[in-house]
Amino acid sequence: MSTAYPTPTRNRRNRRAEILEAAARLFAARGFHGVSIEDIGGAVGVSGPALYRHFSGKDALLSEMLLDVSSRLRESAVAVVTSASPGPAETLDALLNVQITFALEQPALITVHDRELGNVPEPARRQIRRLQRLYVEEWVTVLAELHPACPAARLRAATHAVFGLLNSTPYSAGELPAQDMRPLLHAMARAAIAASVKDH
Amino acid sequence: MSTAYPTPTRNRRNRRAEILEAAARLFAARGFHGVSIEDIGGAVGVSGPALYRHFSGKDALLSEMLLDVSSRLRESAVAVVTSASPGPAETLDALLNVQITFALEQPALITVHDRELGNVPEPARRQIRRLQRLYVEEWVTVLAELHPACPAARLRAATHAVFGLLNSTPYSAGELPAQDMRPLLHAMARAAIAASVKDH
DNA sequence: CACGGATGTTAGTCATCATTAACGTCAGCG
DNA sequence: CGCTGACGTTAATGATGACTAACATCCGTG
Repeated sequence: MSTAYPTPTRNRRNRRAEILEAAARLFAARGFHGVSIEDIGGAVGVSGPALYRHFSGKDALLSEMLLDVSSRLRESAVAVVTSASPGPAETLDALLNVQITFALEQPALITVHDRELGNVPEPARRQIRRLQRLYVEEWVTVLAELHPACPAARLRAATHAVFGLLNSTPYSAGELPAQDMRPLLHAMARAAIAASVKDH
Repeated sequence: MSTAYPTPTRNRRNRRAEILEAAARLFAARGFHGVSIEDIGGAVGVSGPALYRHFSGKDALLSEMLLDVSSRLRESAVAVVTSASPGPAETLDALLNVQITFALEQPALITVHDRELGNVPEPARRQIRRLQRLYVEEWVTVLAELHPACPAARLRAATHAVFGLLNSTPYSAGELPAQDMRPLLHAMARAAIAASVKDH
């Protein structure tokens, strides 16, 4: 058995992730500019400028955070869409589950993701926008398969509205246990989508 | 006919409102702490500390903004609910119209309203929370009338989700003309609500 | 066991920013 | 006409905050 260190290299490798998590929580609560480097450091038990050992700056921290979220969402969606499934309706259900799981399990990340894009500096911003767009397009493609007569603009608007519905979770946290929340959100989103393509 | 001033007392009285509007736009785009007093002043053509002639400080500006929004929403809801109407279903439609109109016509205010409460200092914050709670309760009351068997917690969660759906408008701005957006949002919200109380 | 790299620490440094001070302008009114 | 109050303006002032510098620690490794 290995040495009984307080927490050997484990802690070291986790430090970056730990910082990202704490920062996400803080950014979600107070906004990017409302949180100081000191606050973030303090939240993980180190103090202030220690962050610069892990990130090149506050901006880079935010960029990496959003880039990571949007990639993960995008990848999950691609995985769902490319995996064999009975039909588009089931694919849509799977997409819904991806987004719902994310929203319920990472409320802070989701919140930051759709609020702070404006504070990401330019090289990364374009990339994040691209990933977000691709994610939306996965949804629109599936919806178009289900409702070929519906104009794409309408499907896009409906998709955004559904994201709004699902991402509202952070606000109603505590209202309802997560295990009731999940099917509730699923049902509401499903119905909203069905209504959005009525008469098309 | 009155004197042809550049804009006499008119401008004076509008200055406050003008500042509030500009600030709302800026806060929505960059977040409370991402906007400086100078920015706000600049946006209305005066520069910097001129704001202190109209507001006691940046915090007070935000407080008044959110207080105003939440009162207006609350008042509109009360007006809708107390006015004679054929039945709860029509009342719900009217509530939906209130929220949709607000979201489509004042996207910046709506955005700030559900993001920046955390930056409001304590005396006002409680008041705003109270108004928001009362607003939600108007919805829950109407929904409970429509679906007496559904637990209030579920109705509350559904209400928040619907707000999320309707308030997503600012993000999908431009996707669809407002005149298409309105019925789309209405239909989606209606359907989502119906689904939320299924089996209750 | 000395060395180097990874990680932290504390004490600057330099901007930015909210807020205040001191000082015009000007309209209306006695 | 000269006062007063509403509104603005441009310099402080004082904090706060991002980022850098200079200086430990400590682990793994040659």
